[in-house]
Amino acid sequence: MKSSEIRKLYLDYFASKGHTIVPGSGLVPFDDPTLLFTSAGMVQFKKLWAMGGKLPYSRAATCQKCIRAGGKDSDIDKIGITGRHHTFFEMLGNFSFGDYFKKEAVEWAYEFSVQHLKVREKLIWVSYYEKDAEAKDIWKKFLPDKRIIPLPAKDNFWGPAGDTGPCGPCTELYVDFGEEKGCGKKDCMPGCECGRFLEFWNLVFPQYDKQKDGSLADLKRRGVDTGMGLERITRILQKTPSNYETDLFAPIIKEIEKISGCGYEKEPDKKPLFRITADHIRAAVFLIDGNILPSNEGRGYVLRRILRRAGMTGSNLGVQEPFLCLLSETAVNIMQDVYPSLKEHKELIKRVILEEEEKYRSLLSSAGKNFNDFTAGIKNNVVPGETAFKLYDTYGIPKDLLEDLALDSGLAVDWEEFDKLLEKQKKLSRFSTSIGFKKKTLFENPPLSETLFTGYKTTEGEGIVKALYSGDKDEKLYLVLDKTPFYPEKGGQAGDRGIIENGEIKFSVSDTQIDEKGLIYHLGKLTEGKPAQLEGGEVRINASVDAEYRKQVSINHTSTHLLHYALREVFGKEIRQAGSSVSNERLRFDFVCFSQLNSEDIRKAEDIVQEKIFEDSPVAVEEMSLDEAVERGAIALFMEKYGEKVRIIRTGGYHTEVCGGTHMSRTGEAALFRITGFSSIGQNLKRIEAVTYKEALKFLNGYRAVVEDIARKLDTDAGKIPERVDKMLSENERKSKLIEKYENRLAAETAGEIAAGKESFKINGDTFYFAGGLVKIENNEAASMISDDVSSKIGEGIVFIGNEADGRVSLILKVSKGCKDKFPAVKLMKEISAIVEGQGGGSPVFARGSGKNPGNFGKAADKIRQIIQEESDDEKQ
RNA sequence: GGGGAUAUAGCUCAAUGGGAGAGCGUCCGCCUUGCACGCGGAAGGUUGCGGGUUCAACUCCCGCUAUCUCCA
Repeated sequence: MKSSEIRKLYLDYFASKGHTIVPGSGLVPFDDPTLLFTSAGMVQFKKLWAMGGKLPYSRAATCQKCIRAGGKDSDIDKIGITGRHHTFFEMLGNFSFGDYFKKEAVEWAYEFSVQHLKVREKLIWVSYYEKDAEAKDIWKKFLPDKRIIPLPAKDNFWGPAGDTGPCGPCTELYVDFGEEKGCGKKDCMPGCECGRFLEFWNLVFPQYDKQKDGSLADLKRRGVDTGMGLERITRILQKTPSNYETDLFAPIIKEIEKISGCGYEKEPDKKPLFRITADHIRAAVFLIDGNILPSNEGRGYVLRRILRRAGMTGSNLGVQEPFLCLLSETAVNIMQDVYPSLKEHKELIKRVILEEEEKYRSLLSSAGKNFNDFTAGIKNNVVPGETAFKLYDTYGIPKDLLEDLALDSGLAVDWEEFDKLLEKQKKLSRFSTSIGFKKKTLFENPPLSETLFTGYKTTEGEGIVKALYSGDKDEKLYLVLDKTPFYPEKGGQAGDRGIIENGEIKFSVSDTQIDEKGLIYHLGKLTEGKPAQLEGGEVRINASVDAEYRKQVSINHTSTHLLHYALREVFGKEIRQAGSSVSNERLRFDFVCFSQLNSEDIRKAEDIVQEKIFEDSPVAVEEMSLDEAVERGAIALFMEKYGEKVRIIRTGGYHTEVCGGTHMSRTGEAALFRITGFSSIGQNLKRIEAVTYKEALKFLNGYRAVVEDIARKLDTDAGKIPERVDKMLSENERKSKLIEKYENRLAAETAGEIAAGKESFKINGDTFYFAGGLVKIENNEAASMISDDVSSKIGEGIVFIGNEADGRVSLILKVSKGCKDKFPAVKLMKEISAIVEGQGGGSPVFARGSGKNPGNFGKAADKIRQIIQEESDDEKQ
């Protein structure tokens, strides 16, 4: 059976059991900062078990793409070794939210496996949570006791994905590959690490809600959350020795054979390399498709690591050229029918991977130099663990390469010490992640549930006070209502401002935020009344958004869509939004673009946006399912939440985007659009900043004021400024040269005068000269040029120059090589700087200093003469 | 989210708290039939940004930003 058939069979089966088929969410969880990636099918549904009110559906089924790499769900070390773990995989899942429970879930899982997938009944074993007698009883109806195994919490109690959320006991289905595949121990059973039993379906029964403090609260709706790994069930049905021989991986393995010339079956020791590469390329392809680019932090860094690990195994297979980019094509081909956006992004994916491969190459080529720098001077032929760890931790040299480099230099590595240091770092990191965000609770009136947002249609409305918090450090208060017209900061749009008040109190809102539970916080302070007056649970209060502020933000948001449209017109459809930030004053748009930005393109984009504003087309807001939206060509950046209705913003007839933000109703409201800046903010990442409406006018007026100012100062018309400036510049250049010439001449003259006043003295029969003088030059550099000049004129000897400026004197003292031992400049400087009431220092041949008494320069020079006198031949004779 | 590292000429990188440098590249000239080379010369710098210490900061201290890297 093909993997694509399994997907379809599964969804069809659960649809027939009354499930709504929901599209899998994106790899990046929406609105959930506790998770790096979607790591299981239930991630997009997390809220539903805890939520009050009406749900869009009570049972659902999905095919969910998942990533497990980085974070606590990471399986990355097992990849390639086990044949059943993956960084990227698809999870088939059926879910119940306060609807059916264990009985149905177990029955259906059994029925689907045996009757539809035709898994042989005799091969099925199951495990259950040892304290869950209910589960055991249900299974007894289908399976003999000896194939129903109790397991402890560590195996069969499913903790939350992320740090908080639903959790509960579970029961797992296994296939028995036969005793000969196992470890042979008598007590070998599901849960054993040997290869005999393969878990393919996990049925979780969420009934608790793990809180931030670690305690377990009862879930509002207990339910079912199951996950069947598509790769594993495919392997079972296609009867292959591991997941990697199934139709999901085989073409990639084959392509690697073709490129490397190695054999997957023929060279068993290289199998893990094939597997890691095949696994990672799939993950990379989907991450890039999911709008993630290689970067040095967060999700992008996980992608980079995956690509590098894959690249490393590639070179171990003897492939020298970039090859992951080639494999990406194969990976895309396998999956593009199920995930059409892959097809669309094929070229982008290939390009990103190629660039990253090339970047990695340059890192590796510098590894040798770093290694040599750090291991030079090693005596006992062992690289200390500390050094090895430094090279790994700071310079990113992989362990394998470290080992190779050491071997090449005839060194061993102290891996024991290395591992200790690595463990230390891990502990430190774990410790410091456990700090949550801080605010103090002043009061809460439970139940606290998602705040109802009413602000799409109105900017005003009454609400009931639900909770109040205060900031940990600042005076700021966080006010929560049951419903509010205040738009919280999300999707790059800034949070609303305004006033919340009743007769007694007045709360001024400076920002609005939302948390992962959907609570909307009004940030601000009480300008009238006291916090206690809000307590009690029934305080009604009127919330009113600053309408002018909202209007400006909305205009900027719609204009951002217009800019997105314009950029697609200018650079082609392959550009992709990477982020945006919309406030009342400006808008910022980041996007992936492989060509260089030039001002002509920017001007073009600006013109298109302005043209669309002049057209004054209507901006329509509609709600529909995500599928429908995508079908109609809407650009969907985040595959949102629980598949409910999404808002789409249709601007004129030309641009449609899924967006939760607030918008104006006609493009003409923006009036003016001006780009204020563009820049590159990273590899292939560009940023454009712009203003609209009154801000755009301000911007243009600002320019006019500058131009007028310049025209006035140049005493000319605005139109003649360029001509005038050109003339001034060339004139300026001419004068600069002239001044330089005169300065040099002046300096030379001064130097000449000073040198002419040189005094000779003899040391051990050799003649030396002393020359000194006080000058007044603004440019202190010129003073040091004079000293050079004097020094070259007098030859061997001592030069002492003072430069008087701003009531201070700066000193330069040069001593030629021939007498630096007798009169080290630094030593002389110490004495003479004291005379001018200052300090100084330097080297034996050159010293600088300064003092606040220029009048004593003469005395300082005399001091030098005196010292010379004392040491000279004359004195000694 | 936490740790480490880096930021100097177009590029690759030097420079004990005391005068900002080298190699490559660019430009000009010479040599040469021509090219490669060779020789001579020149241009090119807010030492990432902002504070502080100091007579004096590329250098030391603090903060920020960007890049690299390890861990979560």
